[in-house]
Formats: sequence, structure tokens, C-alpha cells
Amino acid sequence: MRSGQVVKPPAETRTFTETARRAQIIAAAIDTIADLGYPQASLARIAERIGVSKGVISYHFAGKEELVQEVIADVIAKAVAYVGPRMEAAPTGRGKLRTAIESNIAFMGEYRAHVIAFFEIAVNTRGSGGAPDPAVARMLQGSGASMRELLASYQAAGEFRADFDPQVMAAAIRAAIDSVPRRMAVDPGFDTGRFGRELADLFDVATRLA
Amino acid sequence: MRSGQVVKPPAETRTFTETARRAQIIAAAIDTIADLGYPQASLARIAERIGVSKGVISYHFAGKEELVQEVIADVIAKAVAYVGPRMEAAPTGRGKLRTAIESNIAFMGEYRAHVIAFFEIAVNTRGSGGAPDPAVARMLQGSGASMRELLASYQAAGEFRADFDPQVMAAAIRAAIDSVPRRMAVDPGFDTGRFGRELADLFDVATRLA
Amino acid sequence: MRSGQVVKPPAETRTFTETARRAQIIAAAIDTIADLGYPQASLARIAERIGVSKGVISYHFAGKEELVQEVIADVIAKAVAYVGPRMEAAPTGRGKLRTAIESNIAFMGEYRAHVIAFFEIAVNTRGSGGAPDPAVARMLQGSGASMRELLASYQAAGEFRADFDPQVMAAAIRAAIDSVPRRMAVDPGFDTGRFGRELADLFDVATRLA
Amino acid sequence: MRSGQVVKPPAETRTFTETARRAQIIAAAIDTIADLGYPQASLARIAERIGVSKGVISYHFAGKEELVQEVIADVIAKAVAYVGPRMEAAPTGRGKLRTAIESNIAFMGEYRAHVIAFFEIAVNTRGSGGAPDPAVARMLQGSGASMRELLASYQAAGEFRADFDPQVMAAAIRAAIDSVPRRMAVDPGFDTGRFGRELADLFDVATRLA
DNA sequence: TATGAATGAGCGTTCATTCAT
DNA sequence: AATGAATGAACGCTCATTCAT
Repeated sequence: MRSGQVVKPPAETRTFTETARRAQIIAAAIDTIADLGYPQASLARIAERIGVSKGVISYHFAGKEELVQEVIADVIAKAVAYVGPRMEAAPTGRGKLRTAIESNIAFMGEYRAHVIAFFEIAVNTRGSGGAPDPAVARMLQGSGASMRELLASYQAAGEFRADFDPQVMAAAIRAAIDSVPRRMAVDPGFDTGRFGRELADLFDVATRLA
Repeated sequence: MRSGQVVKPPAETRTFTETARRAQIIAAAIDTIADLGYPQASLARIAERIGVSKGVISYHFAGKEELVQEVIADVIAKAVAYVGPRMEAAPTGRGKLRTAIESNIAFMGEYRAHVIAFFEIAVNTRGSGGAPDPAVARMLQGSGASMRELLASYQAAGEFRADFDPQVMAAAIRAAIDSVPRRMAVDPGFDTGRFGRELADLFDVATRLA
Repeated sequence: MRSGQVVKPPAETRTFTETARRAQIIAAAIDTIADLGYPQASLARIAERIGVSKGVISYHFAGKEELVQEVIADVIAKAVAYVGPRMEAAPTGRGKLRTAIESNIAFMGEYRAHVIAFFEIAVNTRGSGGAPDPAVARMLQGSGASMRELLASYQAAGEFRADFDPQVMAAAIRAAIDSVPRRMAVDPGFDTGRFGRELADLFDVATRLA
Repeated sequence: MRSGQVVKPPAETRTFTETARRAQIIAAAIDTIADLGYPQASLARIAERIGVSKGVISYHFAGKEELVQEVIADVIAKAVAYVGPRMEAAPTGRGKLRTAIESNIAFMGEYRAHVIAFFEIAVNTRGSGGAPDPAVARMLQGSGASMRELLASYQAAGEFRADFDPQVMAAAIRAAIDSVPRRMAVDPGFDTGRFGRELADLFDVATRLA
């Protein structure tokens, strides 16, 4: 039914059942990728986890690529829903920076599988020529950019010391945050709460006025 | 000639031609992995880059795994040769920290393909949910550990401020350094020299005495 | 569907189509092995005989090994179904010996390809210098042992002459029987019926009381 | 030098060195086939056993097939040299039969590797269409035929009982003899001397006058 | 004479995809 | 809406063979 269609069907036309199946498949994909790594996460393996035939996935998604896109979108949506309100609730620049670091890392601790899957995808999917997946790239660049803007605006407002490059500081902060999934994977006892607080302390020192 | 042999032949027995071919294949593997990503870097693709049949690789290497090991060894050897002397030349703790950051990043700028390939391998060769390739893991843990020791020893000596956790600080520094390959891949105009200096400044501020 | 599964699916869950395909593939494997010999019987060649892609075999069987096991099981099942009732119907020791020889050889004449394939597998699937495939070994040892027991028990009962070694006699009988497939392969006009009767006569003379 | 030649060089043109090398390679092929089985006996593995490159084999033999032919010829020559004189020394028909059985089996015990290799080849090499190797076939048929002639002629002379079919009796005897290599392979402690005597006894009973 | 080097075909296997039912 | 079936390309690997040196 789906096959032969050039444009993908608008989301509005989806039945309730279809929506539920898609969500179930996306969840299974996340768990499978997180558990086995992207290269081992074949459609057969994902379907097996739900207990359906792998044709089901082909029926609901145009291809593996669309499924992966939906996984990315799902993880991003959950991250935004988690981090967004916390950021808005923080009043000051220092508070926002601490919140950004701690809530990002807390999210990673709570959504282990989602985050590991996201980075697995980030690292394993390249378009032809080596560029990373566009949605992943947008997300990574976006979170880098908003961190830089946060730093720059409160630096301009005099809440942070003036003599650091917001771009580089943002890069360092994001890199530290994004190293967490790997640490979690390597060390099962990794304490995200403590690491988040220590990291927030560290960058508080690095950015605050003398 | 290589096939069927259980123990790998001592390097001394290698012909001039063989040594050259092995080096050429290793170089081609590095470029292919860096360009297309590890999963797309099949033996066929690597051989194609040199313009030989894929049997040539099987002839000179026991298997894909041996080739990848040689790639890792090559990158590590070049990194040690580059960073080692610079580290030894730095006198003080602050100097060593700055040197570590700047020389690591400078190396990455000069050996783009090597470093991208290394991280591609690091990220793609691992058992289910587990640690990466042993050689890679040793390298990553080693560089993390030596950074921590550098920080801890000069902190104990009173050159750095006492109130940061060397473990977390080391993690942040390594994460910032290790984010460089990805940045280079995304942004062809990325300025490693400037980024290295800025990063060194940043962590100098974060670690120096008040 | 089969791939990735650790345990093999219970036979009850098989579709009609799947059962038919499996049987067809097993039959094609038997014919291919009998015609070309085990080493030349690649999955591609077997698939070609049915006119399907070799992926079909991988779809229905976990691997070449499972297919070969099924071939062995099929041949053994057919042999047991053929020989078993005939043996039970024979009343005396002499009758049983004659029946064993003649029915085994008659089976070989009727199931030429099956038997040739079985011996091809027997001879080709074995570790270095060692025993063949376990299922094959069990079958061969089993038929040797039951022949020896037949001889020994009726020898003890006084139906056979006392002064032969049942072990060696059994070996000679089995060797004579098992030489039939090769003779059939070499000589298309080989008369199994006549050979069976003559052989039964021969060993009747060799075992009967003076 | 050899390449490009259509006809194989006459044996007379061979230098001493070449003859020695050929013999060495043939011996290595025999040992390798006997140890690992025919399918695992690649040219690389055979060459490795002597410690030369596999090109050497290609230089001295037109191809794997010629090497295998020479192996067959070597085994047959040794068998003839071993069995022939013993046969001639036996005076009577009964004596010749016993000698044929015992000397064949004794040969198998003394030339284990040669004989195992021979049967490995016999069983694994089929020309296109499934017929066995011609040289092997000739040998097997030849030994069967001479056994039949032995039986027939002394049967005609009244030394053996008249009422057995020499063809079938010969087949049974040869089958029993030819089962020895497999027994040796399976059972390292197999006693060829005893088996040969028992078998000779058995067929003495089966053939002698009442 | 012998070697090291390279080729190309074939192997069993995995997998995303297609499609009739 | 879902399934079972099948395909075809790609993978890493083995091997007999060829050939310049």
C-alpha cells in the first residue's frame, strides 16, 4: 500500500493503530541500537524484539533511513521536553549555565538508551562523502550554538568574565557533556549526578567574574 | 604466503616491497575510513583506492582485523612521536597542561585523516555494549589517566588550585580535545591552532591558583 | 526470518510453504551432492538446481551445516523406515542376516542419490584426521554394532558357527554393503538385487554351521 | 620456463635436482592430505610443510591436478612393490588369497599416510559429471579384477569351492580390505596384523572346499 | 630454479528491500 | 495491516593460478 508512493504520507492521515505501531517500532529500534550498537541493529533484530516480522517495519517506514530519522526526532523531542522547562526556570546566567550542564547530563542518565542510540547513530551514519546525518548535525550544531549564545549574552550583560571566547567555551562544555554517554557505556557505575555537579562547578569557575 | 600461517611473521623477514605495500595499504585504509566512515570502509573499497584487487590485502594481512590493528598502531606511534618530545620539553605544570592541549590538537590538525580514522575505529569496533578495541581502549584510558596524573601531581605540588577534582577536570579536557576531529570533519575551515590556544587559556584559568 | 534466531524454531510453527521449500531444498542438496560430490555442492549450485537465488537457502536454513544435518536426518529416516520392518519380519538368525544384507542393498538401489550423498557427506565432513560428523558417526557405528550383536547373539544361540570373530565378520559384511554406492556410481548398470543375493549367499556360507 | 608449454616435458629431461624436488613435494602432499584431509590440503599448506613458497609447486607441476596424479602414482607404485613379490612367493591358491589379504592390509599399516591420502583423493576428486579420477578408478578396478581372476582361476582348478560367484566374492574381499584406512583413522590403536589374519581366516572358510 | 606478488573466481553469510497474499 | 518469501548486492575470506624478476 505504501510502496510506490513518492511523497511520504502526511502524519495527519495516520490511524491510531499506525501511530502506535510506529512508536513501538521506534522504541524497539532505540533499545536495539543501544544494546547492540548501530551496525548490529538490523531490521530483523529490531522486529524480533517486538515479536513481529521485519516486513512490518518496511510497511510502516519507507526504509531504514526513515526509521532512523524518527529515532533521532524522538530523542531530540524528549531532550527538548526535559531540558527546556528547566532552562526557562533558571533566572540568572550562572544559574542557566549550571542548569544546562546538569539537566543535560541528568537527561542522559534518565534516558540512557535514547542517548546511547542517538550517539550510535550520530557516529555511524554518514551520507555519501562522509558528512554526518543532517538531523544529527543540526541538533549538535544547535545545542552548540545555543550554549554559545547563552554564554555570549550573559557575558555581554557582565555576568561572566569578559576574557573568554564564548565559542570555544561552549565547545568545551558541549564536549564534556557529550562525553557522558560513552562513559556510561564503559563504566556501568558511572554517577551522572555527581559528574554533572562537578562539571558545573568547573565551568562556573572558568566563567565567573574574578 | 601469509595465509594459513598461525603466527605472524617477524617484521624482519619482510621484503622491501612487502613493507612498502603494507604501508600503502595502511595509508589507504586510513584515508578510506576517514573519508567514508568505518562501516563503509570494506576491503574492496580500500583496495580500489590503490587500484589493486582486494586479494592483495588478504595477501599482506591475515585479515581485516590485523589491518585495523596496524592502522591503530600507526596512528598511536605518530601521536606519541609528535606529542611526547613536546611534553618533555615543557618545564612547569602550567606549561605541561598547555602543551598537552595544544600539541594534541596540533597533531590532530596535521594528521587529520589519521585521527578521524582512529576515532571512527574507536567508535565502531566494540562488542555489544562494551569497551572498544583493546588497543584503542588502552590508548584512550592511558591518555585520560596521564592527564589526571599531571593535574593531580602539580595540584599536590601547589601549582594548581586545590579545589577541583582532577578526574573530572581531566575528563573535561580530554573531551574538549577529542571533540576536535568531529569539528574538523564538519567544518573544513576549522582553525586548530587558534582553538588549541583558546582551549589552553580556558583550562589555564580553570586550574590556576586564585 | 530465520536469521538471527538462536534456537531453531519448532517444526510445528512451520508454514506449509516453508515445509515444502525445505523439503525441496533438501532434495536438491541430495541430488547436487550425489551428482557433483560434496566439495562442489555449494549453496549457489544447490539453489541453481531449483532455480532460486542462494539467499533462499539462507532464509530457510540457519547455515550450510543445518542443511547438511537435515540431509543426513532425511537419509537415515528413509533407511530406517525401509530396513526396520523387513528386519523385524525375519524370524531366524540366518534369515535376519540375509535380510539385513539384502534390504540394505535394496535400499541403496532404490535411494541411489540419497545414499551417495550420505557417503559423500560422511567422507567429507570431518575435522583433521578425526571422526566424521557426529550424526554420521552415530549411524555408521550403530549399524556396525547392531550387525555385530546380531551375529554374536545367534552365534551364542548356536545358529551360527562358533569359530568366527563377530567383530571382524560384521566389519566385512558392513564393508561389503557400504561398497555398493561406489559401485553404483562407477557402473550405471550395477544390479543391486543380484549383488545383494550373492552377498547374502556368501556370508551365509561363511557363518553357517558346518 | 615451464609456462606456455602445452605438452608436459618428458621425464627424461628432468635434472637430478628437479626429480628430488618433485619427490619432496609429492611426499609433502601425501603427509598433508593424510593429516588434514584433501579439502584442507591447499598448495599453500603443502608448500609450507617443506618451507618453500607455493610458487615452487606451480613451477614443478602443471597444476594441482598433476601433483595429485603423481601422488596417486607414487602410492600405487609402492603398493605394487610391496604386495607383488609376496604374491608371487605364495604357491597355492589358498596361500595367494591369504597373502593378498594380509599383505594388502600390512601395506596399509606400514604406509598409513600414503594409503589415507590415496583414499582421501579417491573420495574427493571427481571430474566434471561426477566420475572419479581415472587413475584411481583404474587402480580400484584393477585390484578388483585381479582378485576376481585369482579366485576364478583357482576355482576352475578345483582349489576353491565351485559354488560362489568370483566377482561378488572379490568385491567383498576388496571392500573389507579397503575399509582398513578408515578404521585406522577412527581408531588409532587398530591392529592391522590381527585384522588381516582374521579376515584371511574368514574368507578362507568362505572359499574352501567343503 | 625459485620467489614474492597479485589476480579473480568462488565460498558461506548478512541484510535492506520488494512483493504477493 | 501484516506476513512470509524471495532477491541481489555486498561482505570478509580462501585458493589455484599466473607471472615478472
